[in-house]
Amino acid sequence: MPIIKNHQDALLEIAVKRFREQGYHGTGLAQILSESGSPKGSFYHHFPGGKEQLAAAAVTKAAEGIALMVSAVIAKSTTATGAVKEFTTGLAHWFAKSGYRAGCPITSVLLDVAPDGIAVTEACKQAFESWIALWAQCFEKSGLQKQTANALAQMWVCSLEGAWILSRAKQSKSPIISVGETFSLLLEHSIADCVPAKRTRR
Amino acid sequence: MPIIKNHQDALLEIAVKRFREQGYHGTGLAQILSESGSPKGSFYHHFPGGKEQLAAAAVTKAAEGIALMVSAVIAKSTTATGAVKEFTTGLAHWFAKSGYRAGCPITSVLLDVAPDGIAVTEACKQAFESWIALWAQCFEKSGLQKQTANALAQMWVCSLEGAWILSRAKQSKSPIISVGETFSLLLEHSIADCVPAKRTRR
Amino acid sequence: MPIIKNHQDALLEIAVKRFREQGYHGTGLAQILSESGSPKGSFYHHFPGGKEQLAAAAVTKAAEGIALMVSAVIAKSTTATGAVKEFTTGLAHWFAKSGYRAGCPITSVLLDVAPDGIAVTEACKQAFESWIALWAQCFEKSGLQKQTANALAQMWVCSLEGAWILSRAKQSKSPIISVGETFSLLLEHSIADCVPAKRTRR
Amino acid sequence: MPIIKNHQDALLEIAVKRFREQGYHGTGLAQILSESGSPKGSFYHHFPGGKEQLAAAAVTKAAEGIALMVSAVIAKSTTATGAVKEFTTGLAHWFAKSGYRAGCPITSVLLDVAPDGIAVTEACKQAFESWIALWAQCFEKSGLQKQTANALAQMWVCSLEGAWILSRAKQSKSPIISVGETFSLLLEHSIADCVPAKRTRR
DNA sequence: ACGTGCGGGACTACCCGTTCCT
DNA sequence: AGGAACGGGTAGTCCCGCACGT
Repeated sequence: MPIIKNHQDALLEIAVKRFREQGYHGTGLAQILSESGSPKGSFYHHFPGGKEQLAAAAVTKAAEGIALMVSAVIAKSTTATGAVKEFTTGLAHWFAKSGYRAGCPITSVLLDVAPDGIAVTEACKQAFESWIALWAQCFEKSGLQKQTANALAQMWVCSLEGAWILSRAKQSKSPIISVGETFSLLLEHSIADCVPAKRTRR
Repeated sequence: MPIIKNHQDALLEIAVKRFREQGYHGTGLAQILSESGSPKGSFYHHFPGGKEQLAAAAVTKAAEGIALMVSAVIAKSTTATGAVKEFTTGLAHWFAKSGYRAGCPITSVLLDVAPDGIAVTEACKQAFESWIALWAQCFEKSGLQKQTANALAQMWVCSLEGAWILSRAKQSKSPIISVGETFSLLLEHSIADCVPAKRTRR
Repeated sequence: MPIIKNHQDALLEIAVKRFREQGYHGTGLAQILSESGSPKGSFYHHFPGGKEQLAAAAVTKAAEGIALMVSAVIAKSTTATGAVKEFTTGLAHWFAKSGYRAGCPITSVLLDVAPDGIAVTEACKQAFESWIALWAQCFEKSGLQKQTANALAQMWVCSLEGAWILSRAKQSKSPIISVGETFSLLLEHSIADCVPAKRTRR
Repeated sequence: MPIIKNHQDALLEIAVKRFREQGYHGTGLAQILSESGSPKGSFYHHFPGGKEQLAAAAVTKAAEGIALMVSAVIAKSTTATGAVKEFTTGLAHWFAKSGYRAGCPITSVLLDVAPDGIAVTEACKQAFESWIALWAQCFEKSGLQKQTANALAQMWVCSLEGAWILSRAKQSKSPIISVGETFSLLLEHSIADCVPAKRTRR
């Protein structure tokens, strides 16, 4: 029965939700505690490092969730450009459904935690790197060289993050969608440049 | 002597600096007040709308500053790809000098202000749009069609924002630099595809 | 043309209104200023003693207004008991119309001004005494001895003040109305006891 | 050992004392906190509803205290008029001892709390009603009919409240004392009319 | 005399993340 | 694990003064 959750999971879940909507400092422990139904003592039992430890854990958990979504989309799609477009439409839809509130859970925490919060910063770094790796692998399968695939994957993740932010500012899906289309075009060109080269060699 | 500043300007300047480093909620009014040397009465005289009004004004001011930098780089560069690379190296250098602390002043505020802070959100939206317009104009001059130039400019701004964030997470210039190079390559291809001059040469 | 008012009068009028609803400390100068349309400089020009002087003036003005109402009711009524009942019904009606908000303008200020605000306290004292004098005169005309009339008038004003407060607590006219009826009965008995002339005439 | 008090009780005690002297808005939380020796966190732990909840609790506590005094006086006195006079002399003495500062704890709060503070208003209403009930019972025992006793009790409580206020304005016991004497006379007449009338007629 | 812009800073109620003790 | 205690932190409002223009 997955309905019954322990306090730790409940806390994390609410933390992810609220941090991405209101930022780190904008979200009070009291809110997280009350919404998750956990008493204060429980919180400090599971997260002796306090709010910052919770944030780091929330970032990691959220990153894994998104990585899972990326993997699923890649697995389902036959082409890299298909995966790119599929992912953006999914993200845009989901973001719109949240009322254009739920930003990237990594960014929201990263940007307003004190820059000396090394645990959080490290968690964010790893999150981004894992996503880049996934996309790079996908692009490589489409025929790109490893180095090119890596560069494009990094740029793609950057574009996504940026588009997510612009979509929030505009309260509209359009930047995410538009970036998906533009990038998939560029990607197609890159693949075409790279792959048919082998063909001409023949 | 422009050294003497009034309270309003001093307040704004500090607000821009601190918001981009610590976020909106992470920055207390007390800090802004003390660093700018303004008493509270002054602050609420100039910004009767309180912290949120200050944030909106800070966003607008910061956006103008960045727009100026973009314009300068574009004016100085002979090609679009040159401008792109020039801008990223400048940004990366400057960001590193801040200890990888000073994030994008727009994003930092946007992401942790309450989503109903319409004044702030609107200011952020306009900031992004002005930057996109500048780059689109630049790309168009390089021979791209208006529509393509717009799409690429939007994607370019998104990539920059994202790269800025990743650079913060990694505490390193590399994402910004890398995105600049990757994008300038893609841009070059697009221009080559579009400008028949080179094609006719064949 | 009584429509055009100067700042001083406008300030006083608003002050009376707000002090009786929200008390002295509960009403900010800013509210009074903005509602009366007077600039700050004007206020301190006319009331160099600041808020406290305004309060004292407001108490005096309000007291005069109520004294006028008392006089009018007494003049209009043929008997003391009639005046008593007439006044209470009028007061109750008017109080209900204010949403049971507008307490006695004297009491509201008196009770939450610092006890050392002698100007205010003195103004309040004079207000009560003037009302007592009016009612005492009225009762005397009905045949009561001067001393008895004074005692009853004092008690009557006390009862009214108290009833006003209870009416506010209950958000209902009933205490004011009830006190009016009870007191008029007691008053009638006292008059009957005192004027044996009519009894002996029979 | 009842000397040791918890924070909640200490807070309440000071709140009663200060609210009745300075009113609700005139009394700052800081003062209550410092005088009661409670830290801020404790206060908001015990009174999550903030200052208004504290005020409501203070009103209720103070009302009970006064009700106890009324009961004691009534129990000790053999006649209703005796109780009336006894109570006023006691009240006047006690009020004088406070330097004519300590007004009725109910009224002080009621009059300058926002009229929408329903919890406070309700507490005040109940306070007055409990006092009226006590006096009505006392008057009934003296031979008055229930209805008459109720009306007189209500008027008596109103007179007391009003006299308390006038005493504050005059900085003198006289209004309280005078009202006590006047009312006890009226009360005696009413009792005489009601009870012995029947006896003497026989 | 009268009004205004701009401070000035103490004070407001309230919430914060954390620790202590049961 | 749990809840009382803690006190420094939050944004914002208070009433008032001062200097400058009518």
